[in-house]
Amino acid sequence: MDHFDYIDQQILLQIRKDARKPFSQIAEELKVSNSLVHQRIKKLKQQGVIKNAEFIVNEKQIGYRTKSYVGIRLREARYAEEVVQGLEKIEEIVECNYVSGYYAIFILIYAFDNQHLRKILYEQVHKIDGVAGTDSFICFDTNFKKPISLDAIVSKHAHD
Amino acid sequence: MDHFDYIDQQILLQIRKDARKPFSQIAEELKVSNSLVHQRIKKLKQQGVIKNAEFIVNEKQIGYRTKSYVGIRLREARYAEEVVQGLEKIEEIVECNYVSGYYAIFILIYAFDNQHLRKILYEQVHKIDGVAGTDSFICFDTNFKKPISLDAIVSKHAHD
DNA sequence: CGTGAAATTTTTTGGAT
DNA sequence: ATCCAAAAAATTTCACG
Repeated sequence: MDHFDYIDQQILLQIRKDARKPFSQIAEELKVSNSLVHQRIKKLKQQGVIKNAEFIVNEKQIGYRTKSYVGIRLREARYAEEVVQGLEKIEEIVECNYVSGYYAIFILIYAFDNQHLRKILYEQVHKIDGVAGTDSFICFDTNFKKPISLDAIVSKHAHD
Repeated sequence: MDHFDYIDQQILLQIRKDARKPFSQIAEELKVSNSLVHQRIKKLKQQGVIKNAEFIVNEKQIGYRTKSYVGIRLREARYAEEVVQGLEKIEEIVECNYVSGYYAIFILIYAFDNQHLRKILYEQVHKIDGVAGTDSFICFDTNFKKPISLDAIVSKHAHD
């Protein structure tokens, strides 16, 4: 990524918080033309800095009251790929990562309640061939969730 | 949440994937008027089903190549609140949860690289009063990331 | 690299069915 | 509860500095 200046940063700070904020309004605040905002956003897309825009769904509001991270241990490391394939079919699992440390795979699950979570684990996850066991880290509460800082990437190019 | 019908579901499926997709286009596909789409989205907002729209930032593209989940153990449980306050000040930590199980707190960190991660843990997290220790689950790869299913919430209201 | 203004498209509102 | 159509606003393009 090159040429990430103050304007880019300010635009990005705005649109990652509110993807539907009018470009014209951002332009006004930054005291630049709206075509410039338009061009910069286009550039950020082309560079792959931003992907799509998403409406954020409140999972609790639609009934998913149990959020849980789950660490998965494998019987043998070589089962990893087929286990991931099995996990992908379970719709309550919304994220899946290969990780370092005690677990081979780390997933995020949304379930209606704790019993539903238990059912998903016992009746689906544990039955996938290669899964040795799971440990659940049920989220009692999410204290905060915030976007990553952009400060470290802007100044590096200030002299361009 | 009440009255979540097929139209609501289809709209939600679309806008959570692409928050900037023209409502008029969604309307056309669903063969309803654009004012109806407009009204339904307004309703979904009022109900709290959807929050804001966000442009999704590619963290790798802006230099954050190390993603890691980190479990935090406390010296004593009662330190929880002040530890969270300390964690919130660290800008690389983007999410923080109270969890069940072996750890008290579970966080998500984005760092430039593994050394940067180590530095954040050793020089910042471990120095917060009340933190007994941490275990890192560095993500080698994110296999998938997908939105939660909406099927379970739509049919319940089909007869309204 | 940046702007201003025109052309196009979308959002939003309010009355009608 | 949904639609149509007008009004308001935003996006997008492009010639020019």
